[in-house]
Amino acid sequence: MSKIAESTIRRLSLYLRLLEEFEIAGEDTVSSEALAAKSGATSAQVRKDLSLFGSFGKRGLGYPVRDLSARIRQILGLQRHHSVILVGAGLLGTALVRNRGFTERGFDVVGAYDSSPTRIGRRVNGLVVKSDDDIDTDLASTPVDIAIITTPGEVAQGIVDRLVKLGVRAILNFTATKLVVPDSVAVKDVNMAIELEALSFAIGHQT
Amino acid sequence: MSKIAESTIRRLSLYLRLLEEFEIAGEDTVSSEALAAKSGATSAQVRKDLSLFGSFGKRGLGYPVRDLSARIRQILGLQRHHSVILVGAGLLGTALVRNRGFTERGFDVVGAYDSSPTRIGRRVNGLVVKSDDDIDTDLASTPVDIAIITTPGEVAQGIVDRLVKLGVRAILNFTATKLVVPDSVAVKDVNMAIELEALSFAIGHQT
DNA sequence: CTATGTGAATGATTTCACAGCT
DNA sequence: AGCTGTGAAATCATTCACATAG
Repeated sequence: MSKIAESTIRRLSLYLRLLEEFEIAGEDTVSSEALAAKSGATSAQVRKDLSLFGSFGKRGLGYPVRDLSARIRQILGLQRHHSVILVGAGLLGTALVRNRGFTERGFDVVGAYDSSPTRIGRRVNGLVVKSDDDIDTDLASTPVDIAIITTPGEVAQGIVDRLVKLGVRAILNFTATKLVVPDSVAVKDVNMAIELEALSFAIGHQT
Repeated sequence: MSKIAESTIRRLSLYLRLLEEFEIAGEDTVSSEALAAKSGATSAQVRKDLSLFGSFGKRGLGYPVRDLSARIRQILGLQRHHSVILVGAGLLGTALVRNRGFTERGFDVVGAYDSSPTRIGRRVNGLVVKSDDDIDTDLASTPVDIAIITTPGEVAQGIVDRLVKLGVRAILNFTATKLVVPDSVAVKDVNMAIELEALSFAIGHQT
């Protein structure tokens, strides 16, 4: 189980959501063809993605919905919960963290931090926003897995350096800054500007 | 200028932001090496990306910062402004649209819509939130380029079908639903759940 | 007969390495 | 001498097509 492509992982996450829908719809088994149709992939792609981790299907029948989603959850590491902190409790950050589904999917938001006195002390989703300065002592006593960064870009790298020292293992970066971290820390960027500019390019090249 | 990879476009968008920083820093020229360092790409990658659109550099010197950013802006179609509407004026949608930078980069938010009476009539960033029902008449008289969808997933496809009929050319989809649109419409998905689950996988596979 | 699992083939993207300007 | 521009090579990802299992 050596080298798994990022794109495969992202599709697994998608399949998982579709499997949950199939399960709710009362389906017991599902074919690669059916998963493909709903996910935008091809059936060969679905089968290859899944076969990288074992063979879960029954030939002539398809994949058992329940078992397969359990297995994907396991592959993605979703049986265990993950602790998450929010750094930057502005509009975007609080909107993100307020989302239902979040906790439902095993991502537990255990802290929210901001540097602005006007935001410190506010309640977000049952949490009191604390000062950035509290991060060090808080995480020193209770390490967290994931940090969501929605600060201004200029301060992001400084904060991330501290988080890395404090043992944070993954970062979801909503700033436009490219973060520098050691290989042992995973980073995913979500960048509105890039998405919009990619759409702009697409518009200019449409028939 | 036939087949340009999506990944190339996303990097161009990144380079553009870096070039703007170099310009502010007063640099006249920049090497592919310098762009590579700040963008996380390799210098060969930077040169290949740029060479797909022409040759802008001077051998032995590098790329002229001003000219190159102008050219990238042109490639991405950013000389023209794009009109944008927001559909779904909840916390996330309003947070997104409130962002500075947005208008700065030529994406003009010209309308915000929601189905909930509690949100209709509110002001967001100088715009009054209107009813979803107004979309048809509004866009029939004034077409828009891009729609940002932050509605609940269940209603997204229905709205998108209407938007497509009304001539919307690109969609930025924040719901977890996979949207079905004709080839003539571009869609980019931004999906928190996928990002978090990809991070979860990465955490499980770290040294 | 149906749908999986998978090598082999194809296609796409990235990296190499160097000739050619300035 | 320094750095671009680019074919050629290497790597990575997707699709094909079919043998195999239920």
